[in-house]
This record gives sequence, C-alpha cells and structure tokens, in this order.
Amino acid sequence: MELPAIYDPSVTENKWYSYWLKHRFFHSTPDKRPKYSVVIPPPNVTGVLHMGHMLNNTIQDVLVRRARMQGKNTCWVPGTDHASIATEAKVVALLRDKGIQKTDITRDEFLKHAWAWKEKHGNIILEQLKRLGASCDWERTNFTMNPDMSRAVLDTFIYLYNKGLIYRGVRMVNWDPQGGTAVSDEEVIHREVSEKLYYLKYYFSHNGQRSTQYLSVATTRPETIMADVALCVNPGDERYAHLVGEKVLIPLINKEIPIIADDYVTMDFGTGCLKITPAHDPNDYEIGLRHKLPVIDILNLDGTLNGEARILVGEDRFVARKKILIMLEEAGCLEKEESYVTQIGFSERTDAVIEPRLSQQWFVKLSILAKKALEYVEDGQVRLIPDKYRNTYRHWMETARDWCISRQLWWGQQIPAYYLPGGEVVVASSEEEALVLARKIDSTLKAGDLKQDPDVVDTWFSSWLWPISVFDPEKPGHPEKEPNQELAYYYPTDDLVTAPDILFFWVARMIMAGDLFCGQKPFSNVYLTGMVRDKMGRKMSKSLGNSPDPIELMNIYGADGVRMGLMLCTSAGNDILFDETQMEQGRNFCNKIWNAFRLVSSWQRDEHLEQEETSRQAVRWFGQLLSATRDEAEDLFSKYRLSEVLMLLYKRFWDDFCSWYLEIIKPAGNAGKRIDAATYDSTLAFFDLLLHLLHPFMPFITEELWQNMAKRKEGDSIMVSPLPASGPCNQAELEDFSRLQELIVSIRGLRQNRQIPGKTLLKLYVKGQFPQILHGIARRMGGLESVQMVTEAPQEGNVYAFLVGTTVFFIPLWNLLDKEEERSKLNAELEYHRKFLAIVDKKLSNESFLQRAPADVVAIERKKRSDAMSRIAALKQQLDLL
RNA sequence: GGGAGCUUAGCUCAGCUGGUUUAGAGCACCUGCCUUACAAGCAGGGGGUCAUGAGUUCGAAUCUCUUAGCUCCCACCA
Repeated sequence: MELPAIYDPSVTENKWYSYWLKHRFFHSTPDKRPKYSVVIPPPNVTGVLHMGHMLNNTIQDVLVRRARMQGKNTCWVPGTDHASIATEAKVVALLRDKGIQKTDITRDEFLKHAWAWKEKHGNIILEQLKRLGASCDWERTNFTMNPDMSRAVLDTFIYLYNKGLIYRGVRMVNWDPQGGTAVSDEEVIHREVSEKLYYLKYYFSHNGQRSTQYLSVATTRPETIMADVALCVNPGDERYAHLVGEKVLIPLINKEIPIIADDYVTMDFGTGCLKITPAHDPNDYEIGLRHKLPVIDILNLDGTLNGEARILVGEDRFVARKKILIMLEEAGCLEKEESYVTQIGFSERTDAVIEPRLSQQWFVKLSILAKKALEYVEDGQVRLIPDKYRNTYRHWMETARDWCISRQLWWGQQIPAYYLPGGEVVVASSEEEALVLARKIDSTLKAGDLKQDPDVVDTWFSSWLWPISVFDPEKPGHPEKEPNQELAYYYPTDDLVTAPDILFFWVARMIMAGDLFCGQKPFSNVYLTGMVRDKMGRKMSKSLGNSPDPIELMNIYGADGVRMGLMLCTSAGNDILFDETQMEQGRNFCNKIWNAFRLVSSWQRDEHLEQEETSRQAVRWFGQLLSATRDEAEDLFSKYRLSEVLMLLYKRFWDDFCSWYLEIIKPAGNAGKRIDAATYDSTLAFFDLLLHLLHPFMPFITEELWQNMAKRKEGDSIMVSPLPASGPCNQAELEDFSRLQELIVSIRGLRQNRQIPGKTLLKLYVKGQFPQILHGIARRMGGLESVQMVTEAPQEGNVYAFLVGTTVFFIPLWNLLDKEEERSKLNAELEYHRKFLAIVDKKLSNESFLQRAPADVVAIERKKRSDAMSRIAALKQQLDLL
C-alpha cells in the first residue's frame, strides 16, 4: 500500500474513536483485576471546551490510558455540573430575549425551560472531549442534577441537619445583585480597584438643628449614608474623646445619629472617624451588634435603593453614588476627595460587585470537617502534586469559616426545609415526611400548610459528593449503609486532576464528604495543573480574544499534535504559556512517526538474507536503550513528570530510533528494499514498543500505525494489547555506543568543515579503546573505507587527529589540511584541558578536601585528573605531528 | 497587611538528598544540503559571570540570610 508522505489526522481520528467506542474499550465494570479509577472534574453544563479543559483532560487521558495498558480495570467517569448561577443566568437571558421575565413565570415553568436548554446544549462539551480522544466510560456519563444525584444531595442535607452540622442563621453574606443570590466566600474574587475616598461633613446637631461645626468622615461609599446609624471613633483618640455621646446629622437627609467609641476604629486612617452602616458592611454590622444599634437596609436585592433611603429611591447603587456626590457638593457637605486603591469583591460567576448583605441563609459548620480533611493531606493519605500546595491547603483549612450553602435560585436542588405557619422549620426528604414531623409540633397541621424553603443549595454542595455518588448515589447521607459493589470496588479513586483554583471549593470538600460518608479519602493523588495563559503570560479570556478555539486547533494540528504540544510544556502546578509553535512541534512529530513507518513498511522481509553485523549490533544497542528508556519513563511517571516522559520518548523516537537505528539498518541502495528477517522482526518489535509507550500521549496515530504494522483482527487494539517484553540492559555497552556516536559526529563535522563530500570514503586509524564489533557501524555511518587499530600515528602525509573520550582517532586528509588552523584549534583545546586540569589539581591538593570529601568523590576527581592528563598528552602528540 | 512560590541560553523549562569533565534539554537562531521515509526534513554549529549581595562549606545553580523584580493564595482599614 502506498502511503502519503504527510500524515493526515482527519482520516484516522474519527475512525479509531468510533472503533474504540464500538468495542467498548472505555467501559468498565468491577471484576477481579486491580482497578484504576478517576472521576472527571465535571465541566459546567453550559460550557464549551477551552484550553484549560484541553490540558486537564489530556492529562487525565494520559494517566487513564497508561493504567489501562498496564492491565488495570480502568474507569474514567465523565459528566457535567449543573452550575446553578451560570446556567440560571444563561436561561434568564435566553428567556429575556424571548420577552419573558423570570418573575412572570412560575418556578416549574422556569425549570422546564432550563431542562430544555440543558437537553439541547448540555452535551456539547462532552462531545468535544471525544474529539480530543478522551477515553471516558461514556456509559457512565452523569449529571449533578440527575434524580439520584439530587437524592444524594437532599439526603446529605438532612443528615447534616440532624447532626447539627447545618444550621440556618442571619449573617452577613456576599450578595450578588446581578445573580440575585448569595454566594460563598470562595466565590468572591477580590481585585484591586482605583476608587475615590470621599470626605463628608457630618454637622453637629443641637436639638436637631444643624450647627456650624462638623466632623469629617472618609468613605468610599457615599450612597450608603442614608443607612448610617452612628459615627464611631477610637476610645483612645484624644481629638474626639470629648465628642462621644454628641449627635450629628446625616448629610442631605438630616437624620440625627450618635457618636460612639469602639476599638475597631484605627486613628490614623482617614480622619479617624468612621460612619457605621450595619446593613452594608460586615465590620459595621459587628460594631452595631456590640452597641445595640439599629440596622437600616436601603438596598433592594437587585442593588437599587429602596424606600428606606428616602432619596434616590429606585436608582442603582452606582448611579446613586454619582448623583449623591453632586447633591453633597451642592449641599456643601463634600469636603474633599482623594484617589484611593482598594480591594473590591466581585462575583466569580457574574462579575458583579458583591454587596455585603444581611440575610437569613443556611450554613454548614466547617470547623470539625475541615480538621479531618486537613489530616488526610497532612499524613500523606492524600498526596498533592506538587506538594507546595500543602501549605496553602493547611492555611485555608485552619481558617475556614462556615460555608453558606443557600442560593436564591431555582436551578438546583431545592432545600428540603419546610416552614410551619408559625415559622418553625422541619427538614425532611418530602413534603409528606415533613408533615409527619411538623405534626409533632402542631398536630392540627394538614397538607398544604407547609411551605418549602424556596432556595436551592450551592452547586458545590452536590459536586463534593461526586466521587461517591457517581458510584453509589445512595451512600451520601448514609454513612452506616454498606457500600454497593461499585463503590466498594472503585472507591477511593486513584488520581484527581484539577486546577488549583478549586482546591478549596471542591477538592477539600470532597475530602470532607469522603470522610463523612465513607470514612475514607476520595482519591489518593491530586494532580494540580497550571493555568493556560497566552504567550505574554496573560490569562485567557473572551474579552482579550486571546483564547484559541481548541476544535480549530485540532483541525489544524490534529488531536495528537495538540495533545503533544500541551503535554510537552506542562509540569504540575506551573502555568503553561500557550504557544502555537508547540502544537506545530506535535504535528511534526506525528509526521515523523508516520514517515518512519512508511520507511519500515516499504521493506521486504527476506528469510534468506543473512543479518549483517552492523544490523546485529544496532539491534543489540537499541534493544538495550529501549529497556533503559522504559525504566526511566516508569520512574518519571511515578513522579507525575509527564512532560519529561514525553520529551524522553520524543528524543528516543526521533534521535535514536530514526536518526541512528533506522539509518544503520536501512538496506543500502544496491540491496533494494529487501531486509533480513531477523533485523526486520526486531525493528517491528521496537516500533511496536515505541507505539505502546507513546499511545497514552498520542492515541490516534499510534493506533493507526499499530493496526497497520501487522495483520490485526476486528476487536484488536493497541489500547488493550499486551506490552512487548524488553530485554536486559548493559550500561557499559550503551556507553560504548554513545562514544561511537560521538566519533561519527566528529567525522561529519570534519566533512562539513573541509567540504569533503559524503561519497568520498575516508580511512580511520584508532589508537586506544574502540570495540571491534562497532567498527562496521562506524564504517557505514562515517563513510569510511577502513578502520585500523594502531599504536602510533600513521605516517601518511597530513593526518587529522581528534579525541573521543581518551581514544585518539586519525584520518589522513591528503592536502586538505590547513596546518595553521589545525594548530590553533589544537592549542585552544589544549588550553581548555589545561585549565580543567588546574581546577581538578587545585581540589586534589586541598588537604581539607582530601580529608573531608567522601572517598568516591575523591576517586572521581582522580579519574578526572588522569583523563585530563592523557588527553593533554594526546593533544601534545598531535601538535608534534603537525 | 499576612503567607507561599518563582527568577538558569532569545523563548519554555529540567537540574531531586550540595561533588559525575569549569551548566542540560526542547523550540527558536546560524551554516551547508531537495542525500529515494520525512524540507512538517537531513547534517553541522553558536549561545548562559545560574536575578542580586553576603554567609555556611574542602566544595554552592543547589543550603541560610539580604536586596530587587514577578506570580499566586489568604485577609472586606472606612
């Protein structure tokens, strides 16, 4: 069969993916084999594939495919996350386009729209992952809002409530006015923003009358002054001590508020005088509690001002700020303003400025759970890769505050709490059960008297169960229940691959849930990927337009090319700077592999041909090199140094297999395309092994070539074929061979230098060590007519002499030698070795070195010394020859 | 404000518990080649006072501290 010179991924990738699916190679059910399991970090159901997913899922696929090839029963569970806030926002926007307001329809109607949307768009990202080659067990595809997953969430809620680990309370929460919901502390992103600090005049009040004296107060939020309930100074502040107890008037609305004293206030910031706005600032709220001050909330849920504000009612908070500044200015209450850089919280999901808001929410007590979850990492049961994240993890776990889990949304699991007409609450898995509980409080209650809490739980409250619930959805909330067969087999999972930004959101909480319900860790290793950034180190974002479309990239470079490009430059925990030339390198490598195959497949295996000595030696060498490579790769894998594994294989394939091995055994021009059977069989075995080693990284091309290199049956696949055995490895022989390579490189350099064409055969004389068995290869690769061992330099006119190791090689060059140039080159080399010798000598003449350094180190130095000396002697001799 | 980490060739990074020829790789670069597998290729080559200053040590890219620059995490001084 004639193969094209350029590898075309588009004709192979689809073909083999379908083939794999058809034969259910990705599917796993429990059996007697050791297992390897991974759960995917479920991408948002609204999501489309971006470079972060590409990296993350390529890493998972590499680990998963490798485990599968090792004969483990391998299970990679895929699925998506319902992502309450993001999805709800999308559906709301979609409805708005249709002219429907969320407030105009019922909860059930809204959810119908949302599910319809999910059915239509929800699987895009999973389909895209198939393009990448992800070997997920698609028969297990899950969704965090599937009925049994939701059941698990509710059971968990009820269990924790009954245990006293979930409570309801009025707290200052992070309110996202755009999403219309509370969010957890972790979902608030702080960014530095240039703001203004406004100095406002609060005039003293004399029985409600404005005095001419005032107190200056600095604030960044002048629109909240209507919610002020006091001014506050530090009790030790002499400037203000006499004023405590006096009253001032709020500008514009002239409401009288007291001056109080509290240690919280720092004297040297601003004016040392703070306005207290309990409803709109967490610290003020605390102060308000201490001083029994009222709470005046002037904001609506959407961030507009309400009637309590008295002025600017209905205006958005930021519009109100602009307007009130003008009003303050006009009223003479704005003293000055200055630039001020401060941190402001933004919603992770909607990017709206977070508003601290006092409200009734549900919380999970984290202190006990966090302590347990910390232990798993501290004692090494859960390994973080790289382990620098242990510190970060510890810090968070030690300071974690309670987790606000209620969200004022409809898309998600509705909180299983039911309110009695009197305000009491019962928690139960259904309205019927709730009624039974409620009747213990009030026996007259009947169906319909109870009102379910309208909120849903935080999405992470379902995804923290993911590694458990995908296998046994009945286990969460029921620690006493026996695990089902699936959970018993697959749990704990082996590796989790995720980004460090959800270490606390997700990873830590999965460990908590794992401990709570299974008494065990959910996974053994957490591989934390870096972030994919652009070439300039910027985050990829839609607004910058620096985020390439992965599908488009795969169209250009092939899935294998893109996978390779990503894997080559990723090390755990380090960000990767995306550069398309890396994909190009990946594509080029595919082409290299393809063409190596073209070469090999053009040969005719001939039983009657005798194996040449050069081929025999090449086979011997490369077989040993491959054994060593397997061990090295194994070691690197155990350390999760995936990019280094790939680089190792890249070099072995390209440099050693193609540039050396194949070039040596390649049938010479006059031999036609016939090759002896022994060499041919070994070559195919090597190729087979290399394809196996490369398969986890580049699944498509390796399958394509593996299928083509021998007769295969329907149902065969490199994925499930046993790894060919490899032989022993003799280090000394490998070293001999690398000296042979050095020799040939020197000869090639000489040719280039002297412009000696490849066809001109040269004579080589050797003084020193050079194994006889390698002479043939030297002749072939160096273009030599003879190799001869000598004890002295040959007397053949101009002789070029050079060193490899401590062996001296001579090549007669007739009239081609420029003696002057040669002499200066030799002198330079001599100089180098003399300097080197001086350094070694200095060490060896140092008494303390000899006394304190370990014996083997001293021995190495002695060896260096004698090597350097023999080299110097050889160089001197060469100079004499000239 | 607190904590963690990074700084090695033009770029991206290895260099693990200090000692293996006075620092390694890939890419990029330079030179010569369309040599019948591959120009997405072949052969050869150049390039770094290991951010800074000091210390520990017989010996430091590697350990300690200083300074500078970057990154991330945590923290709501208005």
